[in-house]
Amino acid sequence: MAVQISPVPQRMDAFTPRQNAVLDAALNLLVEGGGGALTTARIARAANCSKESLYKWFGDRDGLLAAIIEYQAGKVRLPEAATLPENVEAFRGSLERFALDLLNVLSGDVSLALNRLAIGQASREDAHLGRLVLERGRRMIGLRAGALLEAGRTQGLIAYDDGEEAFGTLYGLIIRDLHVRRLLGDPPASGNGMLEGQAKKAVEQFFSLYGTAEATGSKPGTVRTDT
Amino acid sequence: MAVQISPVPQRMDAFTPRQNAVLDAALNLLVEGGGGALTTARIARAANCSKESLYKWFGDRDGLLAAIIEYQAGKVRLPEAATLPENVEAFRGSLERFALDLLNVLSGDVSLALNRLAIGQASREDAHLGRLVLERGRRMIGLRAGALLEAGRTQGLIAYDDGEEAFGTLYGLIIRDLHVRRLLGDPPASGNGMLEGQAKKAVEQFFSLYGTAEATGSKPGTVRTDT
DNA sequence: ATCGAACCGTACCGTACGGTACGCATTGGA
DNA sequence: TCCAATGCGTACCGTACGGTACGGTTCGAT
Repeated sequence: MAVQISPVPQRMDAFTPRQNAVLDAALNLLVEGGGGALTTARIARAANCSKESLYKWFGDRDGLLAAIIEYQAGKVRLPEAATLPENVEAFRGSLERFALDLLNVLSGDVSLALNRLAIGQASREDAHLGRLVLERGRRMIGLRAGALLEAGRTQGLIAYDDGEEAFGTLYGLIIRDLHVRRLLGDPPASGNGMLEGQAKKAVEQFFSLYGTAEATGSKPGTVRTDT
Repeated sequence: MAVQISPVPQRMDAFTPRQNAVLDAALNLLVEGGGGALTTARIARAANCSKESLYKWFGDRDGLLAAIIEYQAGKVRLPEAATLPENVEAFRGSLERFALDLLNVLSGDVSLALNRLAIGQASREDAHLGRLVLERGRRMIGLRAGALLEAGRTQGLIAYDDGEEAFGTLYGLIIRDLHVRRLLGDPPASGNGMLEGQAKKAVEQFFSLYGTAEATGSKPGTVRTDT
């Protein structure tokens, strides 16, 4: 009965490798065929497991859906701790990278499928899945953006009183109505570097609103109205 | 066989009063119980009609859902034609009213229910309902906002090259992530005048980005960072 | 008064889903 | 070697849905 103690403390609520494989198959199924294709029989067939095992592992269909969301959320890890930007250009680059990452993530098939699933069930069961998506998805974004903005404020490159407020503005400038449009099935804009341009423009507008004189004054007259 | 010709040309694709009543009952059912409650049997029971009539009138379940969306879209009519604003205050007031209306509409139960329904079915059938919601819902908003911004530009109060671009920025500043959050089931902020403050702030930020010197210079130092 | 169309209420059918139960193969420990 | 546990594959059950069919009723036109 000698239980081998892992030197690295692992999360106890994680899933076994087999369960992860099942959740991965379910996620593929969801992305491929939408929420309607996510039936217990199809998941079992796609993952080569039995329905009985599904219910033993995840208890319920809602538990299974929640496990899918948690599984996907557990795959993303927040990047390096935000380092203080050396100058305005570095800070602008970090913000632009954040904006582009956000645009890419929210336009991704997996994110769209999970959000569609949660939204479709939002009016039932106290929006359990919706809260889960909001918690797991928003926390990561908020953490990274909060650290980023805080670093910029520490260096005197931007100024704001309410961090949540500033983040909300940045988010709105970046995403606009792209998320809802994609959720409703609107195809992405054809341009390949479209998202990059949108990210740059959003960051520029954010600097116009929250940038300090030290940040904007160093490069006067650089406000571009088009790409 | 004398076909009576109506003197006033009416829309041929409109519905009869009876059908409108049925669609109204279906809409109430949708808002009340979510997309899952929108079954043909329940609609027939709620509307005191037979399922056979439903299929005769709307052909299919998807046709019924599309009819619900069109029915709701037909109830909203764009307000008065945009008049040229006399001064900056009037224009700011118009923008703030537009922003508040947009926030109220997108936070409304009917809009949320319809968007949830369309998003939930977005991965099936080429996103027919999603396109319908985008067409009917976005056109009205875009028309009103476009006319508003154009009037402001004509008066020299704001400056922009791409109207769609300016509208997208205004939209992002107003809505931020509120729409998706509400779609996912997040309850609205408790404050009663919360939306009003958000609308004012968004318009202020929009003026900071697109306002001309004539507009912003008349009230120097009025950039407030908080409510 | 009579006819026919429209329509309501209900019953019905095939299907598919969530959830459970059973038989059998595999496997790791005593 | 034996045993218990785990898990796969399949079959099964009750339910609910989309869609159709049928009898009875209302109502306007002739």
